[in-house]
Amino acid sequence: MTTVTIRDVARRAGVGIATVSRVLNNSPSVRESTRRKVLEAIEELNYSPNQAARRLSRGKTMSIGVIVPYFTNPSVVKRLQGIVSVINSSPYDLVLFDIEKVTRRDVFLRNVPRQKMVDGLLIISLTPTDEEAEQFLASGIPVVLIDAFHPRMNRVIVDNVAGGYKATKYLIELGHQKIAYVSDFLADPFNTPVRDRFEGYKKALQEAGLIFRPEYHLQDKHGRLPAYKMGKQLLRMPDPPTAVFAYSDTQAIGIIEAATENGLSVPGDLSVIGFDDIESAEYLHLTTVHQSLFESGVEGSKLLLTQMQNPDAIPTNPIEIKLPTELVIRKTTAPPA
Amino acid sequence: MTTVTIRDVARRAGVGIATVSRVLNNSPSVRESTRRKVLEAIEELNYSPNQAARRLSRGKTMSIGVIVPYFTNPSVVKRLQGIVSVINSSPYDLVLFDIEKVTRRDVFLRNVPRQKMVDGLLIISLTPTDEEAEQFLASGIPVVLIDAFHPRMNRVIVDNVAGGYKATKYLIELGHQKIAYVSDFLADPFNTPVRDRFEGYKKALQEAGLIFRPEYHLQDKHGRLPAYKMGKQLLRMPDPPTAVFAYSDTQAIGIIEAATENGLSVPGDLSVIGFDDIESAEYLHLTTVHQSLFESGVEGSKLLLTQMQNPDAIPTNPIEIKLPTELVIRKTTAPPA
DNA sequence: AGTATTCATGGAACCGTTTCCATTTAGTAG
DNA sequence: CTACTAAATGGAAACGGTTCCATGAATACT
Repeated sequence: MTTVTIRDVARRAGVGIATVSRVLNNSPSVRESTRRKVLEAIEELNYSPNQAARRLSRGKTMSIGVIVPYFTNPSVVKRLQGIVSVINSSPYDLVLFDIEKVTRRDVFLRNVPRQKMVDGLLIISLTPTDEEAEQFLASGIPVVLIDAFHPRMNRVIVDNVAGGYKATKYLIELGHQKIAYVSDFLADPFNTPVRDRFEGYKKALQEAGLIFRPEYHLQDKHGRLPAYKMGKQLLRMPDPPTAVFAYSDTQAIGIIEAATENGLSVPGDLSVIGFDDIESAEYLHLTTVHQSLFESGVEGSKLLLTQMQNPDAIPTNPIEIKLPTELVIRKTTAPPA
Repeated sequence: MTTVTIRDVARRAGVGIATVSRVLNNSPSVRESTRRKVLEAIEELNYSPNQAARRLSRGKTMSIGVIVPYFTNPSVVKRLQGIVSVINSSPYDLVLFDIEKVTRRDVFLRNVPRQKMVDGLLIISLTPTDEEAEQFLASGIPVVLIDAFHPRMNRVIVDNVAGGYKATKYLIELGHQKIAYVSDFLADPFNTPVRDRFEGYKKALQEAGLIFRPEYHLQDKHGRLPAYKMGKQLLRMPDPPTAVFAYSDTQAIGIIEAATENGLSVPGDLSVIGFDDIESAEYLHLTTVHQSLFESGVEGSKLLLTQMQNPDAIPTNPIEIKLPTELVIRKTTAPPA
């Protein structure tokens, strides 16, 4: 209960505090016999160094922050799992900041680096503004974006344009002409992927000589339920689509539920393709665009760790790791009836 | 880049450092005019207090640790989401410790409390030994177990015996007599729920006058694939079961895959019931025993926070919150053929 | 044996806060 | 206007480590 400090250990071992500190930090310049004495004293007193003090005096926190939007989102979780797998075998602790409300966003993005709470920062699926990026750069703390882009920051990204293109093109090749795109709000300034996949979608349409029908693009906040409602809305249309490209697997699932509930068979009456390839996608035999969620976390963490080891090199050219997407054909897509 | 400290602010504002500190901590005894001066200086210098120093000086870390086994496990993730939702709106940071290997277990359970890295600790699905419990109690740091039990520690638990009983009884009521139990390793000393659900299973059998057939109990490490293999094994038996109670939904999914691959229909030829009611369970129409995963995290966090507010009260009688289970009947169970 | 050189060690300053305690200032009453 | 009390403020000592620098001991070399 009463805290035992480095001084107690020093007294007990009959040495100076500096020596104890050296033992704690595996300094080579401690005679073996004294090292043993110190270790004994540590053992006897059941001593363990106070982290806060260490951090203050070293100027390092030995922890890495992860800023995450909507921790309930399965694709975010998967990325985080990748991060955890890497950080776990490093000496760093992982501090998790979840942003549920947009207001909290500023708080974290501004305060976390300023308060020197972490030695490095990973930001998942949140695109920083130029001003925010400026702040990060100025703070000097290494940052890596995962699934987000800023020209001046290190990042691990996915070619969402290509992914959206692949998905749409595949539907077109199956023979579909009336293809809807169901997504998060396109205008969200911090969600670049929505727009990129949309762009890929439009590109594929155009290449095939199909015109983009604005009424086939529905947007709402993310989630299965909103997607379900959008699905219902699509199916109510006088000239409903025969295929839906959903921004995420979660939304694709909502669409399928809407279709099923309306007595339509998937893929018989409606083809549905998702994006992400989350765990459930496999169970549900969902055709989707696979992206390496777990790997994105792994790569991002590795990149961050190397950046942290070379504090000198503030690279003028930020590093970009681009992960591929891959079409995974399962059982929710088929030629139109 | 150069760190601006409280002294810089004090000098700039023409006040003492103590006053700046008071402003930072919203002390009421600061005249409004000086407060304004200080805030101005803070603004001008773009100052933000150093966390490490605060922590050392206050003796509090303002962070809560969460120790998690196998962060990839969906039920664990769901609990963690509940935790995050509560901690997020508290002033505490969340530090995540993932335990993938048993060896790491000791490291965390011993070091985290000793090093004063956190002000409070949540432990998910890990049953501490008596010795470990002793250490926690001695360390004086508030701890709450979630989905784990120790008589001397605060905890949020699920009535796993009742859950296993409900599941099995339901299968029996459907007319099944040959009911298998597929689970994690029963002997894992830190996984109490496996044994509890097993107990409920046996109790239901016994009550119905059915004898427990040891060959109907298969165990392996957790995961969909191992469960898939166990499913195959069950179906190869000369007298295979007509129903399977799986320790988890993840495992139930593996069983279903094995059955489907063998050309059996679920629930026509084989009934399968899971446990947990994870997200995918709904998509897959899996009959299962619902437990409030998210809520367990919420309740555990709340309990911890109240414990932390009453540091005096080291309750002689630890608090136990018991969450109910509920049978959710979907489409993977039916009377035997 | 004496001096130079290396190695081990201890003391003290420092990291940037909070907070106790003493002091100054303001406010109130006589 | 003075005396007294209450409020505001500043200085300095913690908090518990790390690390620079000086010192003493041990080893090596001539």
